[in-house]
Amino acid sequence: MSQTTARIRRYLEDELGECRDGEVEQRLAELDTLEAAIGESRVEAELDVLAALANETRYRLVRALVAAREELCVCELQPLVGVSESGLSHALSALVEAGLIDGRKDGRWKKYQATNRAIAIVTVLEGTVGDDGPLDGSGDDGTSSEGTADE
Amino acid sequence: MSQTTARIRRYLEDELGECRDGEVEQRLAELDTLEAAIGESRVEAELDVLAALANETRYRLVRALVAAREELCVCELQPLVGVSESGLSHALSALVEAGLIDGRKDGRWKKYQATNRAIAIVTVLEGTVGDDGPLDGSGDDGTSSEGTADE
DNA sequence: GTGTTAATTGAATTTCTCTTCAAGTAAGGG
DNA sequence: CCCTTACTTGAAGAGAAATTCAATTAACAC
Repeated sequence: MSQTTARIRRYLEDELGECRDGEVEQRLAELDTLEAAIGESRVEAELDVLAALANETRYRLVRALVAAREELCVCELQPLVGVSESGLSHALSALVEAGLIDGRKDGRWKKYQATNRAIAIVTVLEGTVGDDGPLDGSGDDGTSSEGTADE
Repeated sequence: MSQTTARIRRYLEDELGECRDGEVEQRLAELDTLEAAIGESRVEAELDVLAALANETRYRLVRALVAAREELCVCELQPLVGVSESGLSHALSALVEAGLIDGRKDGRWKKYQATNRAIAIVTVLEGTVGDDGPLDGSGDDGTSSEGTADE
């Protein structure tokens, strides 16, 4: 049994009082359940999505595509981000991989649009961040009213 | 006028047909609106939250605290992650900074709990990812043409 | 066919991030 | 008081990621 578990045991005895040892064991079982409930592969998949979003270039692209509510050409996305043409392509590729946008070729142009997944996540972020979050800066433009999840 | 804009202009002429030049200008204005609607400071704040979540250690902590629906002691969180005591502390600190968890000292123990922000984001991620996501055990990225269009 | 435009891919560098080690603080216990 | 426990902080090395340059593919115009 790990050293960590020993500390938890002390904590539980401290918290629950020394009334009963059975409660400590029960609580330890609860914590095990909690750990198991998380689900390995699911966490990995969610982390892939988060990693794809956690970058200024990529997040701006997703934000724009969600706001646009329609597919946009790569050349239309270019001015929204501060990277090279190649950097833009890399970013779009990562977003497709994460299931946040879809791409479609149309002649010499390529068009991308946000997936429902992207819409849902951006909507929640717009809603929760800035609501009670640390809002520094001058942002007060009410753009957030835009974020309906479906239509 | 940037080179990028020239390409967009060609694209719009191509798409809209050469029916009218006025439409091209109108569309360019729309794209400017889209760009402005994003809001600098808001994007930064949202990126901070995403960056805090986009790490296995931190995301597992948030997941666990959301699932627990109550405050947990640091010692209870330790076995859930695969890092040192110090690494755990760094992770918790970053999550507090991002407004995803709250910390409270109770005697010699310190307890953390998920914020509403964390609950909302995790809930959406659970809902959108894994719905159509590739859930395999060991697979890495599975370049499979992930069914982007969910239902 | 050749040439141009739109976009992607791969490799390399730079930059940033995560984790750990070592030391430090705060709260109890003897 | 000293000592232990619980947790935090700071610095540094290892590792990963983001962007760019150069080369490539794909579609269209001529």
